[in-house]
Amino acid sequence: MTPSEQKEQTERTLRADARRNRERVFEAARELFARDGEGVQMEEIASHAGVGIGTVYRHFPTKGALLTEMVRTRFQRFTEIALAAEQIEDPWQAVATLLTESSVAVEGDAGFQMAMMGVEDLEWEGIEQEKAAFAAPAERIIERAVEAGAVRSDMSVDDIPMLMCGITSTMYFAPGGAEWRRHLDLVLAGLRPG
Amino acid sequence: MTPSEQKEQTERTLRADARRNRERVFEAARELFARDGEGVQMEEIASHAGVGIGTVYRHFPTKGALLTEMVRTRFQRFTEIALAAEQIEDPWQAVATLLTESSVAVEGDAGFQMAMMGVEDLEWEGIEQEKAAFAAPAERIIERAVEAGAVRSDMSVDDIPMLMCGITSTMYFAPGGAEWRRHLDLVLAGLRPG
DNA sequence: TCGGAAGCGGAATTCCTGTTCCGCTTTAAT
DNA sequence: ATTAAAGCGGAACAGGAATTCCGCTTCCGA
Repeated sequence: MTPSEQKEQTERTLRADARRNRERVFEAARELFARDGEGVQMEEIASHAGVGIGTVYRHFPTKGALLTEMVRTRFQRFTEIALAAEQIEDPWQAVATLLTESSVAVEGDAGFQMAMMGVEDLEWEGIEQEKAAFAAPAERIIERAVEAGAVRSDMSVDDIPMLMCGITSTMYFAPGGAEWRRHLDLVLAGLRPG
Repeated sequence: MTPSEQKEQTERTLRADARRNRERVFEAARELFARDGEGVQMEEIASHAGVGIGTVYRHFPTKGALLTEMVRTRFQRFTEIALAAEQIEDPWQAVATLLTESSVAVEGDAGFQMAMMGVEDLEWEGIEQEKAAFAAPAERIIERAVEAGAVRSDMSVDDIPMLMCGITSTMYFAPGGAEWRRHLDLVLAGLRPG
């Protein structure tokens, strides 16, 4: 039995109420994590989901695992954004859109912001796959822009985490505000060739 | 008796060994705070300073107070930098130097980086004075650059915390590396008029 | 309808750290 | 040298949060 078959089996075997509860926990966690960041407490997640803590732990072995699962889910949005941006004709607009939309995707989610900023205890292990899925289109977008002379010739995909980290920290620092848009603006200006 | 006289009195009255210990604690705290950020433990600071925890608490009422005291000290370096940068003739160089030197001052000090990033529980209260002392020359530097057309016409002092926050988070994210210099580079490019 | 496996709830446990307390030691003024 | 005040050490305390445990409940296949 391969691992994936095993997992499928597990899911199939999951009792109806159990599946429902798992979903509720995940939903509550998503919401509270977005609001409070990794400061969320397991008890709070449980009560918000309308279950006992025991149930939370039945479905997720540790807090870290739960948060990681969440980050993984959210991260996938980046890939969608990158794939959509790749369809934009203008090379510069593609880059600008990639960064802008990614930032917007992080807005209002304190937990994800923390993850972007590299706060520890969010295990980025197991997200390698998602990272690669994002990196591929992102790389193509940047390469195209470089070749078209739409951005600095030395720009690379590796700049993205760094820039996102900076923009994100601005969001976290001045929550609710739109200061980060100015930061993004500045960064975009800095990316133009010259 | 005015508050400042009271303080003076207190200092004068401080026993020799007490003063020595206070100094040791502060020194140990500075070192460990720089290495581990606010994760430092009070016990660790005490043992590193070669004193008991009780002694630490005799000199600093809470952990927060100790950290704040430290941030205050470090922050003063910014003012020195700003005053020095103001002497630079070229308006653009003055701005660039201000940001670059400030960044360098934060390098290698995880605790201060966190403070820059706005991590809570560092009471920024009581640092108002230091902030103002920095803001004055910084404002003059920026105003001059704007008038000379050396930077975007919409740049203001308020951009500095934001930018420092971003650059600093890059340091924190990729500690030891020099990636933040690239970030700074990009930001500086984005500040040019256009 | 029933039996037992799968799940559930939440009190209790554990661990971690900041902070307090107080008997003992050191300083320094007389 | 004496002594009272100042300072010290570190065990004990306190509160917060993650995680465990186990008796009870709910589902579901036969």
